[in-house]
Amino acid sequence: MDIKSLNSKQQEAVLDVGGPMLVFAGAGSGKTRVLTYKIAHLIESSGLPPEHILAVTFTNKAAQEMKMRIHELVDSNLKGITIGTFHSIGAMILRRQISKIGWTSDFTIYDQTDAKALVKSIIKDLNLDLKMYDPKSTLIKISSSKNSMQSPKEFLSLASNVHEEKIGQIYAQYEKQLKQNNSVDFDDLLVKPLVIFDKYPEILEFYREKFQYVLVDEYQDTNKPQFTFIYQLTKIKQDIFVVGDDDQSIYGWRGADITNILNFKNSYMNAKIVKLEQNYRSTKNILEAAWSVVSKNTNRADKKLWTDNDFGDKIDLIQAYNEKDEAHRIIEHISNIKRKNDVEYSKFLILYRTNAQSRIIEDTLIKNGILYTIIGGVKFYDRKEVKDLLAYMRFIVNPNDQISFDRIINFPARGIGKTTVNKIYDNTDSNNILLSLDNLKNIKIGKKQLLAIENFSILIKSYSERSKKDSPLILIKDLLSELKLKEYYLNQGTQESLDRWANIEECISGISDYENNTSNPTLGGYLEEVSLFTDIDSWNDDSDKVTMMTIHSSKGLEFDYVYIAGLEDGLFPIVRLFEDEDVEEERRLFYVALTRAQIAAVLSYANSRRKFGGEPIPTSQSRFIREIPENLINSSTSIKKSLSFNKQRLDSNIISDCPIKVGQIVMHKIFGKGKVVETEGSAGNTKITIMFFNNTRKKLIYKYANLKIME
DNA sequence: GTCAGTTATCTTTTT
DNA sequence: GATAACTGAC
Repeated sequence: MDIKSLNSKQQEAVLDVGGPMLVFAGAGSGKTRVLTYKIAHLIESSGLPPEHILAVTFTNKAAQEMKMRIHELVDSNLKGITIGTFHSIGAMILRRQISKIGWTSDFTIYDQTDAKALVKSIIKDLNLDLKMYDPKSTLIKISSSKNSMQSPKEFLSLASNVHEEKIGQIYAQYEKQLKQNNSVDFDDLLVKPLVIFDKYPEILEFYREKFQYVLVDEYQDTNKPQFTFIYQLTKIKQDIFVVGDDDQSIYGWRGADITNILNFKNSYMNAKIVKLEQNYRSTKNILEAAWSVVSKNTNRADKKLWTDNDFGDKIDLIQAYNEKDEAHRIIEHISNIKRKNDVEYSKFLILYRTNAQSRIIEDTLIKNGILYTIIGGVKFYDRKEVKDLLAYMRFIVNPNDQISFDRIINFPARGIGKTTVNKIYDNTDSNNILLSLDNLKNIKIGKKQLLAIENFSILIKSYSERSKKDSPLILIKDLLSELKLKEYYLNQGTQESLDRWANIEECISGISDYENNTSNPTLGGYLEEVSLFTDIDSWNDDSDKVTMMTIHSSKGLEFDYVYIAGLEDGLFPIVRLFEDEDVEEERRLFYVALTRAQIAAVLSYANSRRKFGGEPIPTSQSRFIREIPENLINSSTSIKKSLSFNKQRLDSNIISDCPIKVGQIVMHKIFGKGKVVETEGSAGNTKITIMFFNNTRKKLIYKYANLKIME
């Protein structure tokens, strides 16, 4: 291990062993190197056995990479070292310990879709209106309550109106049913280990003994349960090493608490703090632009990145007529650079704030014959056909899992509809649904249905028996042919059904991969891996493709050329009801986006954009663009070209008079009714500020807005 | 109970 | 412009 390749600050972070340390590691400052060298140093020089080390990363991919890199540094066997995400480590602990609190180790991990389905069925059971209590926002409330470690009881005691009270009841029922289903959600993976630690001090003691040195990456994005988990493990010996950058804290909406890093010393009073401020990634111009924006935030630790790298090119700004034009111009820009500098497509990254923006860019790439990969968006394991297949596996492993049972009892169709399923539920008092299927003789169910249920029960039982000895791959292949799913999809003959079958096949090859890489493969093991898996974990940058993803997914990555699309107020930064509230986090997000770039960054925005495929809505350039000093931005030909293009389009659409006056009530196709509070300018270009009755305030341009005067 | 065709709603961001 | 939810004919 060659420690001299590190700069003095990095060396300090690596060599100073024992006691709490916080490393502020700015973008591109060699954070990953410090972490891997630190772990290597702990093993090699301090003689700490790998099995006593716990390292927490943000993605599974980062965990794998870290393991590989440490391997390159040390000779000793790394077997026994624990590196993973908070969620995977939580799952690992629960598999061993959850029987203490009433689940079995075969528990199922529910993703958002499953959790939403459960919430929805509870809302229906409680006879509540699905419009007033929509499953999605209810789940968000439950989740944030869980993440602040609040029980349903505590939630209920704080409820100040009927609506909140009902949500509390839904929450209570949700927890109860999760247990009945022998299932946990993502939040439980963090919270349940803490519950166990609390109830069984000897278990906490066991893990304190096991994880003697704890290292955490991306510490700025830890939430309350994650902090508590780490604190519980380390508060006695205080051997904790955390790395992060408050300027890159972008998960506040998920409960991440930036004060965990800003006030690290409150919890670990003797903490040493090291700041890594030299950036090795980006040009001076990119860094300066990123700094000029993020330094507008008030809630941040004092520090500034610097670099020995060149100034580099100025930042290009693309102004487009609409989202289609934007996609076109971005791709044109990519082609120009590729031609000029003779670089591969894999050097390019296109970033956006929302997944919905990817489609139009995707279409344009296809039209131009450019290969691309998209990270995120509609997840592979969230597709209906894949979820259906997984539901079979889950139910085979965990016959309490009602959500999976609901998915598969009538897929493929076997004549068991809603009515029959409800009769089954009404008739049973067992949580084991498979067992309850054996006791249906006394209730009124049609002969045909009864036979179908019997066959279903036999099917599941036989696979559940086989799963104890057969390999998952053989099991699933047999199951698929028994269900005749290939015929089911291929006989439909549509492109969609062909795609669906292709996805099933991809799933099969995934199972095969899993078997080849696991020493003792089981169905349950496969399901666990899959439930904690994300797109980025399987991504590799070897192929010559343009990469696209949201800014959130891009954290920790670097590319030569980075495009940030959709820089419009309302889209990036996205603003909620009344502005400013979360602009600081949006600004950090913009900072993350810019600092991904090594050689050049390109910003783009459109003058109008369609939302949900509707009418184009006029947009205005993001405040973030204005926060960058002009001398760092290239105001080159692309703007002029774009303006003339605009003009052509607009000339054919001249409106000489604007009849809208302040105080009028107007109707907008998307936003509904609202009151005009201000007008600026004249004729077709009049900007009209409207306070809509749904509490959004919008500034619209008359000739685009298509407003109807109501009174 | 099933299936095809229609309609409502949706968009932050993810482990 | 995609997907879940609903409707009506068989």
